[in-house]
Amino acid sequence: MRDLSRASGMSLAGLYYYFESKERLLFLIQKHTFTTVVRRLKERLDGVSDPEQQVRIFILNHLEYFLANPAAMKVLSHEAEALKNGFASEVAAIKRQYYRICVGLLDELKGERGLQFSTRIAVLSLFGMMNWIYTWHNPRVDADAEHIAREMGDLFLRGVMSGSRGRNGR
Amino acid sequence: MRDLSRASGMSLAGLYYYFESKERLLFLIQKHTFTTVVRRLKERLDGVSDPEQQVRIFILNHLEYFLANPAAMKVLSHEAEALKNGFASEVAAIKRQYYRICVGLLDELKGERGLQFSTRIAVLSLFGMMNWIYTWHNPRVDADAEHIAREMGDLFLRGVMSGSRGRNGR
DNA sequence: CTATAATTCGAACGTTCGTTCGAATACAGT
DNA sequence: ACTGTATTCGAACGAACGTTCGAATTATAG
Repeated sequence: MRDLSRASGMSLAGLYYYFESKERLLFLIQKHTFTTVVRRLKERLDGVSDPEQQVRIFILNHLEYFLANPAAMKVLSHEAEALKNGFASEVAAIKRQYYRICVGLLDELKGERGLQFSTRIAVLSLFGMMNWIYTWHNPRVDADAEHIAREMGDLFLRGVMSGSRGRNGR
Repeated sequence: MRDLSRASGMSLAGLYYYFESKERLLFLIQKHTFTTVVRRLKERLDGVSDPEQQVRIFILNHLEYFLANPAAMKVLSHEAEALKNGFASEVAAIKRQYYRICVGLLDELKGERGLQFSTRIAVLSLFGMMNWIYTWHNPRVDADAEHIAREMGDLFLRGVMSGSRGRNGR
């Protein structure tokens, strides 16, 4: 809170006039971020019907926001479990909605092309690839969101699709 | 430190008799973990020459350790940047070595099969898939390390290999 | 049994943290 | 100008944290 006070130019007590507690401020950051990401995703998905294209949009939307707001992303990744019951469940609901959208897209893809793979592990692997980026991306060295999204999209989609008969029946 | 004192049964001051500071203790945890993972990996890689098999071993080795020591993994992921210069660089060296091993395996695979993809992004995506697991894996619901390693290995290797002419030349 | 070293701990120190309080200041409508 | 409301802040409080100190206890060796 003292860091935020210094960075914003408002006194410490002033911050508490607007945000009743540190936890509530963290909650608002998390809520705002996830809500924004989901809203933008829905806008971009509207009108696109090809599941592969939809997954590519999902990845691009996610990475664009992550790379444009690296500080917020560090907060979200680090303080993911820092909220108490009331706040935690509201944020968890938005996250679950986001997760479900991705599951939906992959299940569509699976159905359309007769693929076989564990949707849960595929989705969570994809989230891992995308979220881990906050630990290594350096804007002075690495490509922009669009480029990385294409590369991760290639990697993930080929991984999930190739062969049209996955090896996961075991 | 007070949590560790309570959990270990030794007094707070007693802890400081063995570990001169909290930072040094964190350093020792990080160093021990990464050293152990690298040592086991090298043992398992010894004698295997097929690059695809080697990558599968890399993934299995990583996930087995991660899922067997979830608490240590949470520490490593959360406090990755918490060490000051002296300690940080020694840990960074081990991590770099580990990263380089993975780069080496993928470059071998790439050479052997004439593939085209960005090794850096592939490796970091793989690390993302594997490391993110600490946020979602539930031993009562999810499969064991071997199963998940096979599934992630399928996903990643097909993603990297399929077609033998990647689309990344652009 | 004694003397030296190793181990353990209760109690405290100084700092940082989240938060609150009361007073000061800016602003609004009358 | 006056009154009430909204905003801002310096100063402090209590709790938690990393760390240290000196004394007490236990182990080791001659």
